[in-house]
Amino acid sequence: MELKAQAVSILKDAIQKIGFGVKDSELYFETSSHADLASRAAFRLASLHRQNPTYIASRIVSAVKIPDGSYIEEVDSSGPYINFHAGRHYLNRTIATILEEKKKFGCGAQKNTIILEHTSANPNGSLHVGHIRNSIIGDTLARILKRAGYNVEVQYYVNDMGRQIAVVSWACEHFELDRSKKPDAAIADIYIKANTELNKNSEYVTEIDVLMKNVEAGDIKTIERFDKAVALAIAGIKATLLRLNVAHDKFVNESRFLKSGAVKDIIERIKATGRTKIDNGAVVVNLSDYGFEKTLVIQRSNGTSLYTTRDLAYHEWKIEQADRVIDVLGADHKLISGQLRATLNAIGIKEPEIVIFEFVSLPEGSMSTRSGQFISADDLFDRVIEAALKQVNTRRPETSDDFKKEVSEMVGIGAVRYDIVKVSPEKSTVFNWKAALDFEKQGAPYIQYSYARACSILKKAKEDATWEFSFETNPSLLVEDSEINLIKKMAMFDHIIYLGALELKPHVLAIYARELADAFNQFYHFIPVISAEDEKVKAARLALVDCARIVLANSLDTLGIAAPESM
RNA sequence: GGGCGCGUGGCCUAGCCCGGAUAUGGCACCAGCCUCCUAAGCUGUGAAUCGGGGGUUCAAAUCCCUUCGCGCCCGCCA
Repeated sequence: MELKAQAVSILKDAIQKIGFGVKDSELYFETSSHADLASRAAFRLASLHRQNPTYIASRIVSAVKIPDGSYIEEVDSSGPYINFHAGRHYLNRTIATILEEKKKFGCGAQKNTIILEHTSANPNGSLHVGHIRNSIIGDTLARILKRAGYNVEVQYYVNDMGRQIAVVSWACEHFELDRSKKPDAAIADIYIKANTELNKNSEYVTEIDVLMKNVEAGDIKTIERFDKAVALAIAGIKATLLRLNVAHDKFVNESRFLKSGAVKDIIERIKATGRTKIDNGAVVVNLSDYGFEKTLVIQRSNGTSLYTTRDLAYHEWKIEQADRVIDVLGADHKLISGQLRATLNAIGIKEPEIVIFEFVSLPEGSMSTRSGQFISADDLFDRVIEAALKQVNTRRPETSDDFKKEVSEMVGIGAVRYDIVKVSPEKSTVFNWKAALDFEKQGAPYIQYSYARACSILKKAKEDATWEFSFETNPSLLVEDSEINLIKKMAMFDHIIYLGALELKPHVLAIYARELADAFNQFYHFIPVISAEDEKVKAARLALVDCARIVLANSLDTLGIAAPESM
């Protein structure tokens, strides 16, 4: 990050010196295999001033003045490109900073407050592999934002009074809950049964309507029944999320906004904008000036509120407590979240930032809790951990059962998290058991393995009685290609965090972590550390290994993936 | 029918917002590497009409138009 800031300043000075003006956004910096940082500014200036870009680039380069102590060692041009090369000072500073900051390396300055909502699956059953894409993207995003310096509170919005919950509550009255099962799975079973009954018998549907009316009217008995069903499902969902290493700071019930009068209040304010009309007894909002053909229903003809209405109140409540509000939502929420934003805007409330991810489907079609067509997250975890255990058994047969269990959980869950977070959210995916259970690829285990290797070297070095740790580390002795590549890759960590936080794209960190592991594995292969010929070189390399261990650990931590010291 | 997203070697995928140096990486395939810090590793080979067609530009995977395929949405569900 600091490297880029210095390059920007050097380039701007040089461009000014040759008599051109340029905005920061016109410097066109990019990473390149030809340099540590490259600029395409000459192309821009060429079209602006009708001159040959190569000529401009060479003029800029000859006007470049590198200040003393700069991270940049050399600036040259290659055709129209202006290439910046980092120097020794940059490499040494990187090593020193990592050793000094350790876990804090890559953290940004203190920033403002964010409330981030993710998962928020209806408590009508278990989390399935579609939901956990939401959880993993949301949780990773929260971790990235925290490292970037934001104060992040993570929330789960609990639908505790919608139609689907009424169905669950109804199901609890009509079917026996299987107490031997995990509570969310037991709820899913009766929810599926109830839906089949409901489809067969329309009388039952009116029973559901009555339940919903009662809840809205504040009927204590019905509310208690709803609460009981919701609590069971949420307990199971929390347990599943815990296995995934995902935790929420707050679970916010929808019903509180009805009880508090916030829902009623917000409906009145929307009415006051003059956008509403009564359509067949229901209150609808006209958002055509925001580009929405369809009106948004905020109150049913029977007077009850909808999910959307309560969600409006929830968002107002959130933005009162934070500077930014971020929601991670599935692609099915695209339209409704756009309408929600428009409505909030219409009544002068700051809109949330929405992160949309596309669907995970099964080879036989899309997943559905209602029809029972889904692969539960717990099933996936069980099978993936089992597959990991097989691997540990063949690779480390000499280790204890506890070790094997611990490592297979770290590897299995890590693999799930990585596989999901590595692909950009806008890509829809098809779940595939074979791919999910396959560890023979550059996924989480690859990164974890690199970390374990680094730990192993450091452990061996410490065990070596003849070796003194008192040697001063001189990073200038790290001159091999693979050493320099590794240092440069580590130096980019803060920029990756910044980028991920700026664009709200967690997959950039996943890709970075794999590249970092790549750089470390290459170093590991080519450069001896413990058996290094020279004691001072050995000390410098051990410091480098320690740095790699730290940055790999920080990357894994930000990805929410466990880092095993041995595997 | 309308709206949004996606389409990159056999399979998965980066890059697209902000057009520029030989299009990223993996899986699978093939060929090497363990008397040496964990081979869940390293090195190398082959494999691509960037869905198709137009356009803008000195320059298009990237921008615009069009067309095809896939997904999602278009409920007084969430």
